[in-house]
Amino acid sequence: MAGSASGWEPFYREVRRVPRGRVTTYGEIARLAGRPRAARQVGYALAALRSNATAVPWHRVLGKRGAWAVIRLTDAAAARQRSLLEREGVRVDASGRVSLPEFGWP
DNA sequence: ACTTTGACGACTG
DNA sequence: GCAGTCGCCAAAG
Repeated sequence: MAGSASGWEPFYREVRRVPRGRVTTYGEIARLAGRPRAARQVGYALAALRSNATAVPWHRVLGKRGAWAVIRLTDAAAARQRSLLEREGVRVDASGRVSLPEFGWP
């Protein structure tokens, strides 16, 4: 589905704006990109990044639950995300959740 | 050109 | 707190 993501650039731009040590949500990215209700498209846009080697800090984009959405979190992947975030100074809960009010961006 | 498919969010009951 | 529904938009087949 998401081969060449030329139409997602606005979303990527917003994700790149997220400063180190901060996290944001799909909804925020969508809102900032001018699509308040297109959170789904944000997730899809980020999914396309896996195929393209685009430099976007997707690990800073979390779901509203403060975790990496509802996808099938493999233990290895979850640990990797947690490690990346903690390395940036973001506290991760034991359940793998982040305090959005505390580390959320903006 | 049409249908299906997704890293989701907000709202309702 | 949980389950169901709608909205969103681009790419793949």
